[in-house]
Order: sequence, then C-alpha cells, then structure tokens
Amino acid sequence: MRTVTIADVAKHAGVAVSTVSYVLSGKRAISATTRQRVLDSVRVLGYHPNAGARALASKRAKVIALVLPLRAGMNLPVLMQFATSVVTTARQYDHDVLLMTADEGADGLHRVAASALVDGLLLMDVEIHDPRVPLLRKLAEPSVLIGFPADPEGLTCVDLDFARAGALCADHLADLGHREIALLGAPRVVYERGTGFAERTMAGFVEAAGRHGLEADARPCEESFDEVHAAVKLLLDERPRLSGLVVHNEAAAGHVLGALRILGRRVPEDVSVVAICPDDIAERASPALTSVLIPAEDVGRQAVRLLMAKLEGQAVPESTLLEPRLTIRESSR
Amino acid sequence: MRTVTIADVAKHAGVAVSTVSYVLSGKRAISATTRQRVLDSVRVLGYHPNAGARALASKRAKVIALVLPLRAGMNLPVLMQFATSVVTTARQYDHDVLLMTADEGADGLHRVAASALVDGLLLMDVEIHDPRVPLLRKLAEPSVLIGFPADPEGLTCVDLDFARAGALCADHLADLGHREIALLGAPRVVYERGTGFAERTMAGFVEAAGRHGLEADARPCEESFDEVHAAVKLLLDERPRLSGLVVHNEAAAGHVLGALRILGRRVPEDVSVVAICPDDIAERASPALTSVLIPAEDVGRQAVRLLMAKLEGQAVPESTLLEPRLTIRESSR
DNA sequence: GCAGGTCATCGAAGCGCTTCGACGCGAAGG
DNA sequence: CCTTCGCGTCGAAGCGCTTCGATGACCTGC
Repeated sequence: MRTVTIADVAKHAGVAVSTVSYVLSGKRAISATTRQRVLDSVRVLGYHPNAGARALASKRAKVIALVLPLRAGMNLPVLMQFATSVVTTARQYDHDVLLMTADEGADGLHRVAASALVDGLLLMDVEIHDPRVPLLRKLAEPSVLIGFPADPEGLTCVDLDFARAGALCADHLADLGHREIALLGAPRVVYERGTGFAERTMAGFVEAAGRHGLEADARPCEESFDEVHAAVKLLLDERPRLSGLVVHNEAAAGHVLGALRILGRRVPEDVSVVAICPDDIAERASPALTSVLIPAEDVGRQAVRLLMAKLEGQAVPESTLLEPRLTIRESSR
Repeated sequence: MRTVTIADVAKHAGVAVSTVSYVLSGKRAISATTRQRVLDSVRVLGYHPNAGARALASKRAKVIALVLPLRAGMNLPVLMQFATSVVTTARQYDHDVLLMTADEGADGLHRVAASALVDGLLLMDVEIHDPRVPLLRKLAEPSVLIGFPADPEGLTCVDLDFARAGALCADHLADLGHREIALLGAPRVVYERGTGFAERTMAGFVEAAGRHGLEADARPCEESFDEVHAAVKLLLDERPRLSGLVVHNEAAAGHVLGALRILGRRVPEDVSVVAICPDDIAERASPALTSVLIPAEDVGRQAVRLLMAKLEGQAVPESTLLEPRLTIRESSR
C-alpha cells in the first residue's frame, strides 16, 4: 500500500494539486463545493501531508525543540508537568515537539536550527550565565527561555515569579502571627550553579520578612532524610522560638515533616510549615501542606504561546512572570 | 545571511552536488583528496543538511517518536530517566526524538507515521489491552514497546523482568531468615488499569515466597502518608509476626519508613524493608533502603537499539526482559 | 595495443509539497 | 455591448537533497 500523496487526492477529487494545497492551508479562497469535494477525498484516501516535503517547500517544519536539563537536583515532577503542557499546547497550534537534552549544548541547538529540523526553541532551566544565550541571540529561529539569564535583553523569558513566591510564604506566616521564621531551600549545588530561581525565592522571602519585621533565616537544604533531620534540628536548636518554616525543596518536604515529628514538634500547633512544591506532593503529606504552587503547566503553556507568537512575527514582551498561588492546607495556622 | 545549501558546498569545493552528498553519506567511494576538500568546505561554510529535504529525498527522517504516558500514578523520575536515556541513545545513532503524549492516542501515532515525521515509534507504559497495539501491528513503521500487552506476537517488547524483581525481594528476605513477609504494591488504580508490571511483580513475589515456604501477603498501596500509615498499621495488626516488607511503590517508600517509626517498629531490627525503586530514592531514605533497581536507562537504551535494528531491517527478538539487580543497604538484615 | 574492468565523479531525475503568476468566467460598470 | 474586475482554479517552478545511470580516466592482462 503506497503512501497517499497530494497528487492522489487531486486526481480523486478531480482538481489540481495546488487546489488541494489551498484547501488544506486556507491561503486562498476556494469555493465551498470544491473544498468539500477535496476534504472528502482526503478523508476517503486517508491522506496525510508528507512532513518533509511540506517543510522543504514552506520553510516551516511545524516542530519546536524542547530542551530539558537532566542534571542532579532537578525537580522531576515539575519538569514532566512542564513537558506535558508544552507538548499539549504545541499540538493545539498544530506543532510537534522535538525533545533534546541540555547536554547537547549550544552545538545541539545550532544543529537543529540550522538543519531546519525545528522552527523555534524552548529552553528550560536557563542559568544566570548560560553559555547558550549568546547563540540564541544570533540565531534566526525564535526562542523562549524558562528562567532568566543575567541579561534578558533581546530574549524572551518566562518564569514563575519566585521572589513573589518567597514573599507570599513570609506574608502568610506573618499574617498568622509568627515572629520567627526560616526558609529551607534547594540543595547547595543548585545555588552554586546559579540557576537563579533559588536565590530569587530566598531574596523575596527575606525581603518580605523584613518588611513585616520578622526574624528570618534562609539556608540551603540537602535532600536525604538524615541531612534534612540534622538541618531541622540545628535550626530549632539555634532558634528555639522558631514557629514558621518554609520549604522550597520538593524532595525534602516530606522529610521535614518526618524530622519535626521525631523532634517532638507538632505541625501546625508548634511549627507551621509552608512548602513551595507541586500540589500532589503537598496533598500527599501528613498533615497536608499549605503550599505555593509551581504552575508548571501555566509556564509551559505560556512559553509555547509566546514562541508561536514569535513564529508569526509578532512582538512579545521580553519578560513574563507568572503569579504564584498559595493554597492553605493543614500545616499552617 | 542566506542558509548554506549543498550546492554552495559543491561550488566552494569545486565538485558536483552529488559528490558532496556521497562524501557525507559514505555511500560511494570518494578519493581521499576530494573527500577532504569537501569536508573542509563543509566546515568553512558551516553547512548543515536541510532535514526536510533529506527526509523527502531519502524517505528517512532520522527521527523517532517517543510516546510517554501522563496519567496519574506514574512514576515520574523513572520516566524522566527513561526519556533521557532514549534521547541520548538515539543521538548516538544520529537520530532525534519527537516527544508525544499518550493522550494523542492511536490517531496521533498514525499521524506522525503517515506524515513520515518519524521513522519509528517507541511507546512507554503499554497496557495489557492497549488500543494502540492493533495499529502498531499494521503500521509500516517499526515500533518498540516498553511493557507487555496481552499478546506480544509480532511486536517488539522490552521491560524490566518484574516477576524476577518480586522474586528477588522474596529470595532476599528468605535468605535472611524471615518467615512472614508482605508486599505493598502500586495504588489500586494501577492494577485496575492493567498495566501488567504491578501484577507481574506480585506474582513473582508470591511464587518465590511459596517456593521458600514463607507466609506471604501482597496488596495494593495508595500514596498519601495517612493511607500508607493505615495500611502498614493494618498489616502489622493482622500479622504481628511480620518481619519482612517489600514496597513496590516509589512515592510510598518514604512514608512506609515514617509509618514504621511511628508504630514503634525499628528498621531493620524489627522489620526488614526492601523497596523496588530508583537508587536515589533508596539512598535518600533513612535508613537507606535495600532496593531492587528499575534500570530505566538500560531499558531506554535497549529499546532504542532494538528500534534502530528494526529500521535497518534486522530481525529482533519479540521480547526482551532486563534482569533486575538487588542492592543491599541498611534497611534489611 | 586494445578489450574489459575499476574507480571516482558527474548530471539529472525525482521526492511531495507550496506558491506565484496566469487564465477563464461571470458580474459589474460605462 | 464591450471593458474591467475579482473570484476560483490551474500549471509550473522551485525547495534542497539522494540516488541512479552514465562517463571518463586509468589500469590490467593477453
């Protein structure tokens, strides 16, 4: 069974090849009757345009690249959610998604762009001093970054507003009347890498706490149970009156609750805990965690929209920050 | 800066277009001097073959589709590891990866295959009665499945040998002298969906336990802390002499340890725990969990290899089972 | 010294699609 | 009644690459 081409459709419908093309693309007016006849033939024959031929002739592959990091300390569930929403949204725009890993580096981006395999690029987990940024600036293909490099000038960046997220946590604890609070962040390695979001959360947290006149403390946090336990113990030893704890580390959130239990602190009676993490993790904990959501799906959707707009030649804002949302559950009062 | 085509390279090197093509593909003998001249021109001009044109002319897109599930109860980290290893391995074969979500269903597969967007398909998380299987059977493009449908006849399937994994856990506990053991599995919904791997683990576990003459019990397990706690409590109430516990549920593994702690059972002194999960989760727990690894990377690599072999027209085995590996840590004795 | 065979290279024919200019036709306008 | 216009359609020219058959140049062996 030979594959069906546009010529087969044209013959079957009794029209020219170009007419079929125009029916399918809608780029020229076609009479209703002809359109219907063509559409019927398409369906009857089971025609699917050849992607390569289309890309060659139209200079549009209808594919975008999604570049995911795969380093240690990554937040897998969020990443998956994000990837899923990118794929789903891209499909709504009739595009497909080529998956790349960050370890292909700038060369990889150049390769897929120069070979016209993709029309645009979506990069996740951009670092402050990301070596790929200079390339993106000079590439003809449009790109959208998740995260912010040091200088976003001339780029298009999307991210959760992590500073607001940190501040939101501090605000919430302040509203509840807590006076001494602390933030347990990502593993040290994440700060060293300079991904930005971790610092921004801390900064927002500290700033808001200061605004409320609270005693506040913020430090990195590793992810093994024993290290979390030690960190929590140390914190409580140093600051016996600590009553509010923010955890910006998805892998550690459950362990923090376990550690508090062992250390004889009830949640939320003795210590209120607020996490910055996906909802499912917050809901699965005991007690269920008050949390600030990382809206991975929104970020993905928004990133694709911006990229599509750029593909259409529209101007888009350099920077888009998504508003975090606090959900109050059982772990804070 | 117009994009560089093969004609530009040919002119620059003073040869015919076809010669450049043959240098690049190696499909015909080319003298060393000419080859070098062409290669130099390629480098100097920064030539990258146009993917669409190549696909059109050669009928090979050098792209494979990776279809990931995105349902509840999925094991995200494993999924990511898997995806990563697929991408990395595919690149070694000079192929790229198109990411699709399972919710595009059989139509989606048909679309990318019929449009020649991809040369082959890799499906993850295939179910016992997967509606996509009939399509795969009749598709011209080769495919490889991760997981096993009811009838793997005529397909190519790869998976971890879950029955062996379950048996390995039972063997280990038997060797340590435990007489009453139990397995806590995936959430109920996973069994209902009929994904197969969960049942196979249970079956292997029960069979091996029987072989050793042990009292054994196997049941599903939800993933919230409270439900895990309740399940563990119930189990210990019903079976006071239970001393070995296998957890085949990554999200629940940490909670099981927390529950045992609350219930006053020491690990491993009172109860030995063995998990079937990725190493990082096992290592991050306290005590570190003896575990059977889900070798996501091996599965991904193997799946890509099989797919590439099929693309070359080679015959490959219908079924490939990967041997699980037990790592002894602190939680069992 | 010439038929026969290699080896390296070339030219041209597509691959299946989009897009541009052209064309025929009926309606509108003078 | 003839020109003008716009609508709907067609034909053909590529898009950049692979691949097939052809062509020389050169070597071999008798």
